[in-house]
Amino acid sequence: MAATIRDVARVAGVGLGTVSRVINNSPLVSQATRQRVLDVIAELRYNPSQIARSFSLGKTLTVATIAPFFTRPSVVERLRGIEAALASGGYALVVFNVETPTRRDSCLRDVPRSQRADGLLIISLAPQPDEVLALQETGLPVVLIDAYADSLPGVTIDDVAGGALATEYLIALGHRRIGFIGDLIADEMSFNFTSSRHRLEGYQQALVAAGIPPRDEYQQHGLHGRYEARVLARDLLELPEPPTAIFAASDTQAMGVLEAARDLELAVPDQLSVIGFDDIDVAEYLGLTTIRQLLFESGERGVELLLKRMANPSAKLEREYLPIELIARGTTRRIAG
Amino acid sequence: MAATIRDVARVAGVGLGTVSRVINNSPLVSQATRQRVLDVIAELRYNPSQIARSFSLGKTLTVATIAPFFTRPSVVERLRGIEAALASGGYALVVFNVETPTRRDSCLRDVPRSQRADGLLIISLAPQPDEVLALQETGLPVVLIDAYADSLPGVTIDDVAGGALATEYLIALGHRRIGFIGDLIADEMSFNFTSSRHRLEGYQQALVAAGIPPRDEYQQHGLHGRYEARVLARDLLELPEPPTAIFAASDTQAMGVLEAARDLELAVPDQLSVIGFDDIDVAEYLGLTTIRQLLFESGERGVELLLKRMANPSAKLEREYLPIELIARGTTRRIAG
DNA sequence: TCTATAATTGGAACTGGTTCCAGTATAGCA
DNA sequence: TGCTATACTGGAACCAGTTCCAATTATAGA
Repeated sequence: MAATIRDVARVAGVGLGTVSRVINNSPLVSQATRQRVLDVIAELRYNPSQIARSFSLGKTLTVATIAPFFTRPSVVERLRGIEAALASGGYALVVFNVETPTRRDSCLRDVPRSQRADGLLIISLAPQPDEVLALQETGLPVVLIDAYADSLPGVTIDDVAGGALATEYLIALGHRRIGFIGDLIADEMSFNFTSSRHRLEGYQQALVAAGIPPRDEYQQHGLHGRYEARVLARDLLELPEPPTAIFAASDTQAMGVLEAARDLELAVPDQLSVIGFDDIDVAEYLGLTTIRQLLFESGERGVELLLKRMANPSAKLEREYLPIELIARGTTRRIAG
Repeated sequence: MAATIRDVARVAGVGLGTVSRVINNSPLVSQATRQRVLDVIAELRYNPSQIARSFSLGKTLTVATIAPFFTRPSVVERLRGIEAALASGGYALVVFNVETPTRRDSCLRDVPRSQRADGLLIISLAPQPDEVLALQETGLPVVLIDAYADSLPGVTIDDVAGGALATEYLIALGHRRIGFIGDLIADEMSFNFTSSRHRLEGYQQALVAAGIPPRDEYQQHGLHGRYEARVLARDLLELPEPPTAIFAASDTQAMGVLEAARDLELAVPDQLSVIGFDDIDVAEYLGLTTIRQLLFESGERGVELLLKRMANPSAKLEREYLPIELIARGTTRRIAG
């Protein structure tokens, strides 16, 4: 079928090694020979087989990424950073999308073992200790993005501090009754998502530090989505003593809160302050106050760490924290004490 | 290093072929032998090398996708459909993101030649005739999604009809001065995007059919983005005789139009009707009237076509048109004749 | 002109699976 | 008991590159 390196060698009247050297731009070929080989390559329309190349080299020039719900805007933006950084390094990106706990487990187990990739990035999913061991056993370099595990390198933010930052801001605006809407606890358990949980921790810490006892009924959890957050927010806002501000663990969920306010004809920010998390693209459009994290950069930095680790697997474990920043926009407002 | 099939064979005291048969669940192995081999596999923590497997089989079990601006909501949704369909077929997905014309050309040229994948999906980029030839020469099965080229199979919608549908709706609501905002013509040329151009055609046809002469100053083009659309819309709305309705070639651009209306304190839909295209996730949130296309399904169907073509490369060329639908929401309104 | 050195070149061995053919063991049957 | 069909099993050959060592040729220097 397709021409192989041997065909090229035969037609050009040179050895196998010479063709290989031409393909790889080795300087150890004379100008004349190189040209002859190149001519034959063009004539036979020869394309080196990536697979054979990978096999021979023991490298795939590919990096795998496991991402939960890769259509979530925050995940997409991280992926974009990953792709950009990989492409500039000549690596291809294989994406595994995870939308069920079963698939989470099978991806975490099988992707590293399949040796399809030279490195692995895991977004937002924290491997359990036994999974970490299994990962390490495969010898595949791994970097976590937006997730943390002992003895694995990673790029994250301090979600607890982020949750506290959002909450402190609301407190500083005079709010005392502050609600929280975060991910479903069952999802947090089965996927081992940690960010919503940590943001909740920060929320609680900030309340306690301000002398405000956290109330259980102010803390709601639901599937990560606009609609679910809308329902939860409606519940919160219909409490006998409703919160005057709501901190949503993501901008997507904050959008649900805004919808709930609209449903109940509550003016934002006059009657309700809303703060989100992530600063995704539409947040600016909506004028949503939020905590900005550097999503694109998290992907880029993750790739840098990974490439470093691939070059030197025994390098010391690096863990990087990206900065977060409060972006005050129009959905939050000071209220009379 | 890692155990190979030969190690397993040696330790288990069986032949190479037997281990291979066990791995591949061939029935031609006795129960006792199978168990012994499985034990040794577990003991040595043996993982078959995907690369070697691919090499030997001549298949990569991978499908490549070339997508422009893969963070655009519409593209993401298509990718999700692709990933879902591929995962259920046991294929992995390699994503190539294209954000410059140079990269468009290099991807279209190099990805098929690299033989990294058993099939290729191309989203929203229409290959030129010479590129089609080059693609066909590689023998790699290709399917286009949201793009059209002679002699390549594909899944698309009828963008001309979509543009007409949107425009006819505005006309039916009594609008006569209807603006259009679409992609930059230079981008259309260099990436060979066609959908915005076709939607413009439909717009013009609908106007002509209704006896309304299209006006050049009502047709604006800019980089695909909210901000750019906002600027263009402001220009349109500040014309001496501004349009009473604007059709944006995508929901993202429609969002920019809404911002422009906000900037100029024009009430939507009372003073300005706005219609978008795609029905992306936020469209519902914004109450945006739009033309819905089945993005997720386009990815799924693209994969189905591709798998069919991979199984039988000489199958007849299939081209599938997905339905479109007008979703009337709150940004459009009838005006007094 | 001869030798030492450098510049090229050829091709065997190797990567780790799959496949297929030939060989062996076992069971069934006359 | 011998013969045959069937069930397993072993391993050479193969996939298409890379690498490295040995061989060859060219060049420089004496």
